[in-house]
Amino acid sequence: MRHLPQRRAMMMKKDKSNEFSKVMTKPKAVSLKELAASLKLSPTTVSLVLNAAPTAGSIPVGTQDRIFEAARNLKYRPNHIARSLRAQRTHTIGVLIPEMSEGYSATVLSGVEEKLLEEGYFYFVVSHWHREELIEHHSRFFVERCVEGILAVDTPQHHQTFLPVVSISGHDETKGVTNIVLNHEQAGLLAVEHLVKLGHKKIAVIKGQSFSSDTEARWNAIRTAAARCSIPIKETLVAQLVGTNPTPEPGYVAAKELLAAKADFTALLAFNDISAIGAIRALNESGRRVPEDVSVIGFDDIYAAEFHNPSLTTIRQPLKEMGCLGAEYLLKRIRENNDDDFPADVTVEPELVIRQSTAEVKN
Amino acid sequence: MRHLPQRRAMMMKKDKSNEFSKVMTKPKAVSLKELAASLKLSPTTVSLVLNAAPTAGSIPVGTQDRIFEAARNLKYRPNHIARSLRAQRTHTIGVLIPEMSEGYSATVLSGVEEKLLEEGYFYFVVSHWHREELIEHHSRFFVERCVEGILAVDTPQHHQTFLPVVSISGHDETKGVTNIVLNHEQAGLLAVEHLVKLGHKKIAVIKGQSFSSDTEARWNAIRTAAARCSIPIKETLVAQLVGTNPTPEPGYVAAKELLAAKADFTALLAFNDISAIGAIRALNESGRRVPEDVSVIGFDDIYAAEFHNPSLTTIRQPLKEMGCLGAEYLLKRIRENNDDDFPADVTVEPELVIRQSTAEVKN
DNA sequence: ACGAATTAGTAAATCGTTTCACTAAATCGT
DNA sequence: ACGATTTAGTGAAACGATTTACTAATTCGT
Repeated sequence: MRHLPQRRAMMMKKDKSNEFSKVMTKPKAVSLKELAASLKLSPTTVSLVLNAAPTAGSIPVGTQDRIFEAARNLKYRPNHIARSLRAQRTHTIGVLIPEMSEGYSATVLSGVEEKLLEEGYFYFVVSHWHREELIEHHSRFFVERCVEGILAVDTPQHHQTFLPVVSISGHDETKGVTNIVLNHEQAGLLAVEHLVKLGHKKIAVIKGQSFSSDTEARWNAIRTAAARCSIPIKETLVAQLVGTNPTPEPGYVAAKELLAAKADFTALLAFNDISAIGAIRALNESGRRVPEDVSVIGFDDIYAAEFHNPSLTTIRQPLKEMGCLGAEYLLKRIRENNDDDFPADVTVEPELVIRQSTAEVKN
Repeated sequence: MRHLPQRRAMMMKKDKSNEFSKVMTKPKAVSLKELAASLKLSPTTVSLVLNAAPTAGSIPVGTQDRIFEAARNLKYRPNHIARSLRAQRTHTIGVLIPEMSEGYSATVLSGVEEKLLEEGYFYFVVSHWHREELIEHHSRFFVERCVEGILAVDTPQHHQTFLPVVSISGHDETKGVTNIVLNHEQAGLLAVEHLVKLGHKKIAVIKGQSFSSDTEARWNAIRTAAARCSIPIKETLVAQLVGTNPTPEPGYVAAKELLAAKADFTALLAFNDISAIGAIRALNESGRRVPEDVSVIGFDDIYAAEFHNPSLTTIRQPLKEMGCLGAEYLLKRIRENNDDDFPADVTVEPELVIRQSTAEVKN
């Protein structure tokens, strides 16, 4: 047995070259056909067993075990593309958002993701930057890629497809679309009543960008609430966010405008937390302290709100929950496949979160 | 002809029911076969023409026009699933992130999205919440769904697949993986030098969470830079972020620890902007003003940094660019399909952004 | 011991597209 | 006018899984 060491060396060499070729030749995933061939069974049988089809009851346990073991050994994973084609189901949905770069979309998405993964769905996200043609373009691509439904986040009137659509903060009148919306009346009321209780009478408002789908509803709610509290909002105390910059900058600009107009106010209702932060910056620069001189209230309760300085009093929107709900209703519609009997609106409730940016009016 | 009206009524009824059934039966996308049938041509011809295959040169222009027109009229869109199966290319990549809910991932993703859409790619995102088993699980699903590559954002050692992988801020030694990394030495140097120039000698540091892949590199860079400036960092002036909470809260806690230990420092280097914001909150609560009593410097330059109060001096990471680069290199590897000749590291440069949270040391 | 039922599978069609290998008819060159 | 080329297409086989409709062999009931 003098050549035993040599044989070992040869085996080692062989092993090594195997490893090498494994790295080089891309070990291509093994297909059902190959798996079946290695078992000397038909693809049918293997498929039936692996999918625990009712028919598989007639396959003896021994064979089943062999199949499972081989599948494990060869690391067989069914090709989802092929399966999708055959079953005409992709387990994929498309999500449209205005842009990726801020707290709002990201928080909604985290809810969407949670629910979808739970149910074995994946999703594509695309941003449309508020450009109508991109919304259309992306919707077409979604159809091409056979998504089973579309979730539109803060995305106004999109063209109708034959796919189920659920809209989050969409305010979409298109029929066939389920809307997940905040109870805006209540939100406006919470905000205005909070300020009024603190003694504020001169309240300024920063409206949202004209393209933002929540803008109108929030503004109406605020006006209604103010009227109900007998503190009508003066025209001169209203500014509006302009531009698509997803930073606090538009809020900063809007507050500057308010200040430049020598407007006299003790409280400011900003469209959202981002713009509230910008507005606070502008107020500070003009020598006004928050909340001592001006109370500021935001909307949304993004992560930054709590840790801003001063921390933001805000009307909390359950953004993550809205994402969850959106995904949930979309999946429900996909599953039930009924295009008639579903809610047109699902309303979620806002919550007043009192922090440091609001205080009692002076004197 | 007494029954003519009746016939009209019948026709109308028929039309209506057609419309109705159009609504009801989901007007299912038209397939290539149907399109071809409507033109009395074979699917082959139609496919060749629509894809502008070289062979299509022999098809007369008139026929080509007919095909294009019919495709437009019937709103034909090729089924991407079928195409993927046939071509063995999905034009899809998988992106792994720690979580969706904060500025870091979202900003990187916006860069990724931009580059990918440009090239006709879509992507799946999934969060792993720093859980090893989820990383593995999701990678497997990516393979199942035939993504052409994986982009791992701030995601440490993942199991090897036969897919191309590019890692952003991954610090991954796995060979075969391209890393997009910040020049950490330079980043550390910029931060420490900035503080030293302002006269600071007693510098505290908040290290990142142990699971975060940048933690070690950043910490080493800071120590090296401090040593080079002859301002070694004292053990007692080092705290570490704990927990997976993606808010400023861990930074708040870490700063509280530093304060509780009666540590004496005039400057604080926080792991990132988020934790800097939390730390500032803690400092303020203990009666220390930023920057008058303590200078604070963050890392990243997320959107919130500029508009925080005080605005944050920070070491800017070009996050969006890193996302772009990651996508770019991944696509390059997918296209060139060579598993050997690609860079192991692509380095991007940090930038010192001086704002209001740092100032000269007092007296 | 005979037909019925069960067991252990398999063959082939299908999902929608692409593509290789053809063909029949028309046109061209000489 | 004859073969060669061009024109205008078509047929069928993939891609990888699922599923319907089979079959051959065995076992069961009586």
